[in-house]
Amino acid sequence: MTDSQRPGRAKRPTLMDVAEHAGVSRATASLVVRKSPLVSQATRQRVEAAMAELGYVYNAGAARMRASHSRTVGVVVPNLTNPFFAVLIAGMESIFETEDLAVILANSNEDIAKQAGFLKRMREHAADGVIVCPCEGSDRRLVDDAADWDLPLVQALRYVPDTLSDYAGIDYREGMRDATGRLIARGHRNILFVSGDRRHSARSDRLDGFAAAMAAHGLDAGEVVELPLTHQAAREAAPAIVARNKPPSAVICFNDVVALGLHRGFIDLGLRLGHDISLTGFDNVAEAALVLPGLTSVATRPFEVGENAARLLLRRIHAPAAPIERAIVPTRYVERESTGPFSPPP
Amino acid sequence: MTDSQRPGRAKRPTLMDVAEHAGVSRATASLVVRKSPLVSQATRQRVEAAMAELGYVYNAGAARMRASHSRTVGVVVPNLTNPFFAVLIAGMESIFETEDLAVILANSNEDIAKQAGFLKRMREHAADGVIVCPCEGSDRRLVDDAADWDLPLVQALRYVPDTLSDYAGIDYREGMRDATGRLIARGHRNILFVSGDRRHSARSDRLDGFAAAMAAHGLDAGEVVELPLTHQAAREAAPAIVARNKPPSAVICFNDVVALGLHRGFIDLGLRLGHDISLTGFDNVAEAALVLPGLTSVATRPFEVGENAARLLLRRIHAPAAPIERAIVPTRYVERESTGPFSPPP
DNA sequence: GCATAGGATTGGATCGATCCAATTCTATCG
DNA sequence: CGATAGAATTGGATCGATCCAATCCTATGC
Repeated sequence: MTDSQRPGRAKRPTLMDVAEHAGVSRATASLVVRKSPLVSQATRQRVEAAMAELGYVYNAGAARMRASHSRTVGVVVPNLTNPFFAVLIAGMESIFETEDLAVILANSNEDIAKQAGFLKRMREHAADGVIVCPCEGSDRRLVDDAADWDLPLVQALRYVPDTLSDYAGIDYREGMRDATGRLIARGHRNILFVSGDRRHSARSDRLDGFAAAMAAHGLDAGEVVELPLTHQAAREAAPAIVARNKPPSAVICFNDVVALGLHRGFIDLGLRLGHDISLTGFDNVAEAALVLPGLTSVATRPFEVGENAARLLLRRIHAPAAPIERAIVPTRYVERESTGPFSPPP
Repeated sequence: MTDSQRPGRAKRPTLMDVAEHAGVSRATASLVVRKSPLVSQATRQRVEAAMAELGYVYNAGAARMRASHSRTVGVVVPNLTNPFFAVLIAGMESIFETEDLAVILANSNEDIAKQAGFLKRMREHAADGVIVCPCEGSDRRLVDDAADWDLPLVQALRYVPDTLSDYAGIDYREGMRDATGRLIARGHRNILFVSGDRRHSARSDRLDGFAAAMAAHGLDAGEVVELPLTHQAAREAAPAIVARNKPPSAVICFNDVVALGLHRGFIDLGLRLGHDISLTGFDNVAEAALVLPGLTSVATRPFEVGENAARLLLRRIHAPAAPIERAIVPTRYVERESTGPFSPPP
């Protein structure tokens, strides 16, 4: 037997070993690791010393078996490579970390079967709850199943329409309504909405806001252009947009990825942004301030949404019967040069 | 007792229930869930039918207690809000997902105490292994402890110097050497390196590459400017850089965040990039192609690094005594207008 | 027709914590 | 000084799977 096989590897000490070493019972030692107020100061110190001395490591798996909770939560997002979701997760993590909860992360890749598979896995691991940003095509079963399973669930950033669950999101509708209204106030009448090609609430909410602003001024929301959410696709779509039979005087985008792509695409065509055509993005990513001319955008705060989602989940875990809550973060309009003065035409 | 209390909530069925329902023993049912080849086709089908009928959910916690593995891996990164790490994680996740492994994610925030805390938590949850991108200030204890604990560990993107562990990274040194060499070939002699303010191997490797290229041509690497890694800080640092008593004819940056900030900063000063001053970034983020003039950069492939790290960890878990392996992904130089022709001066 | 190989199946012990009801140990009060 | 409330502690049962050694089948060979 070689050393690398480590046949007689010393086993990890158990709570029983700790208890023996400290001269107390298993049960008392257990109370200490759970930070119960029932043990006396002196005993607590003795047990903690024993744990340190033996190099004791808590066995969460064993605990979970008897206890009703697992100190684990699940997070499912549809696209990890999108920095927006990364920040969202960072926000959640910042809350869960302080609660000593382990975060199990999964990437559904906008695939409903994968999403379902992850929820199954979370159940197998007995997650205390899950935060889900529902992938495209999710239906009520997502929420209904979780309820059947007694699995606390919070939707974040997107929601399945007409479902009852806690929700942490962004006021997309109002953000888009406001931004559109400002374009109208500058005299724009022919405004084009350029959207992503994924169908979910974050898209329809924005579209609603856009349509509401247009309708409020008796304008036609017209048709919507759909593009894959990449800089490249947007940049390449610019010529077709200015070649429309009624070319828009302003373009408002689903997000800054699209807007930055168009930004470059319009410049490639020799257009002066803010003069020949106005452009508004959404999200206010860092690059919006860097490009020239600066890109007007609607600032959202994904980190905060993540924090909210985490807090809602913690609340739900501790009070399963509490009333449904929605935490909606407002947006902030950030004006830059890409939306110039524009003289009202008619 | 209200309904919301659900006092007599039906318990989840156990493997025992499944076995009874299928008319086999616990042990056999266990073999079925583990997809063991030892059970006959007929029995397997009977058991699977029973599981479906009862709505059986595997209890990973109970399994982990007896078994030596937990089907769980840990991932620790220093900064989740950095899109670069998000893509790295997406790469890992894509591999672990196919293996049905749950990924526990943690954000150390470049804080060594937090990093240590997470490793402790991973041990408590009996992770089968961990991938760590060591935070600033990590020392050999990270690797040594993991070895003491028999915890398979892979370092990713950064490494603690002189440690023995599997490693998945990027050839920062060669990427930077190459990019610097190309500036020199264009006639630049006075090249400034602008770095981030975090000390880790990803920084020193790049710096090494830069210094090596300079030395190879008998040039002075000079002093290095250090900045916080934000667009804002870089943009604001531009004036000081051109006001140096020996202003550089070219600037090469730690990454594209710094480079894009300087890009705008130099333009604010009325400099023509690629003529008055050349600028090279690192990472080739999407925006490098969008700004005007385009930013020359060195493309890295974080998704692939993530995949590599995951594969290395899987290998290590299955073969703890296998020889140490390093998977280094090469970089690719992407030239754009920010590094113009430049006429060799002397 | 019997021995036997090997595939399929099984019961009992076990992992390491928590839960719970019962017990012991103070300290205070009349 | 005995009663007693409340704090601190404890042993036994238990959670739901896996491991392991033993047993049960069945088909095959001689």
